[in-house]
Amino acid sequence: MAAGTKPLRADAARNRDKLLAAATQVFGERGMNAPLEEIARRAGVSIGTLYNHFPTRDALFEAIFPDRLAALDRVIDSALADPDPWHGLVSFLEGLFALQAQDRGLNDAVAAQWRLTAEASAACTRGFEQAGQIIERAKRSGRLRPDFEPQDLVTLVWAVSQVIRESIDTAPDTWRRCLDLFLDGLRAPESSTT
Amino acid sequence: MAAGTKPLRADAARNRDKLLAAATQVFGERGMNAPLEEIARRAGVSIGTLYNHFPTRDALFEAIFPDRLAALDRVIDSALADPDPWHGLVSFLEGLFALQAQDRGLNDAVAAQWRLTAEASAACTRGFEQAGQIIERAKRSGRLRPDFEPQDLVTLVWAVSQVIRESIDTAPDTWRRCLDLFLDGLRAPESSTT
DNA sequence: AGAGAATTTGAGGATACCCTCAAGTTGAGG
DNA sequence: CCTCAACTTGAGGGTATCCTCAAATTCTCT
Repeated sequence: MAAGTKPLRADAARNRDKLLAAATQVFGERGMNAPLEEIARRAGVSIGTLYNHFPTRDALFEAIFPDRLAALDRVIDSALADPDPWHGLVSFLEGLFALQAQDRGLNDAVAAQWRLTAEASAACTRGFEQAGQIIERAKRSGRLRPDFEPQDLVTLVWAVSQVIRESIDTAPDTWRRCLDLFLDGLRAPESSTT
Repeated sequence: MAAGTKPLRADAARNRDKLLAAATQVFGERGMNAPLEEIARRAGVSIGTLYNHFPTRDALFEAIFPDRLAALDRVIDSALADPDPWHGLVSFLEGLFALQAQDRGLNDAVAAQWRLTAEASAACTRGFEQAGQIIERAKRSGRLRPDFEPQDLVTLVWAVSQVIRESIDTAPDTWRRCLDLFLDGLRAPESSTT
């Protein structure tokens, strides 16, 4: 992509790919704090090689982040394309949480602190802005309570992420129930237009 | 309390108390995974002494648990005594979460997995049953949605505990907002009596 | 006070994970 | 095929925490 990207040697490129695949797996299974040695082991390379390619845990995590963001983008686009703004919001939330439920690493990242650098962070900001549009649209339609703020979305994400963490192994649908309860609290009280 | 409790030597009893006080502090500040050596240090005893009195982290945690439960009992009693069942439920939830917000250890315990042994666990069960009464009462009053189950309370606790964890240092009122949104989803839809 | 049991102590071994770097291996161009 | 820069390797030092145990201390009782 950028200008300064030197072409990797063939074996190095192969190892990098194996590392990305392993990281996707391991972060997905064990969350953001999974031991890096496990990732190296599963990629079939030494820990040193992992550090060659990705000097920090965050660098590795960010390298696999774009994929997740792409999935999220699809969710956002489809939500914005929904003719029914309320339904758009609902499907956005369901899509977002379904992604988190599939991926502990993403769930952790999103739950704990999107402390990501530059690029990834910018992408997050963009996603957050688009989410703001979804919210705004639903508010204008009169179906979302007017006092719902984007910050409430962050809170909701925190909340549901923990529900996912605790229940995903034993009762994987719990987060849907939680979201339903929340959504019932998000509907606008009475009338439809001002 | 029990029959087999040997009387402790004076210094041992003093140390035990200091350890309990330190544990309360440290678990409260740093959560359930706070280093035990920090507790020993703050109690002014050696790590060995800590292990003499409490062979495991859980033993120590459970030793300070009754106090929290007592506080919770007060919250529950006051909720059950409230003439307005809905208001009772609300004050129960607010009281519970306020306790969690004051104490990271309690918040962790309640959030993650109440993996406590025997006694403490039984007390939890009792508390949970009383919570069931609060729920039942609110349902019968027609103000709480009839499909709300005690399991939903667990989910709610998970959810809010994470909100507390993430926001307590920067925006300590966030959990109240979260609870408000939830509560709006918990009200019964329309009519009041069947 | 003196004896003996109860209690404390803290150095140190064990574990888990982090990260580095000197030495060895390998791919790519000549 | 040969060379050398690129890449890989994994032992090992660092940190943080856990937990143990033999020796030292302190309480209690007579």
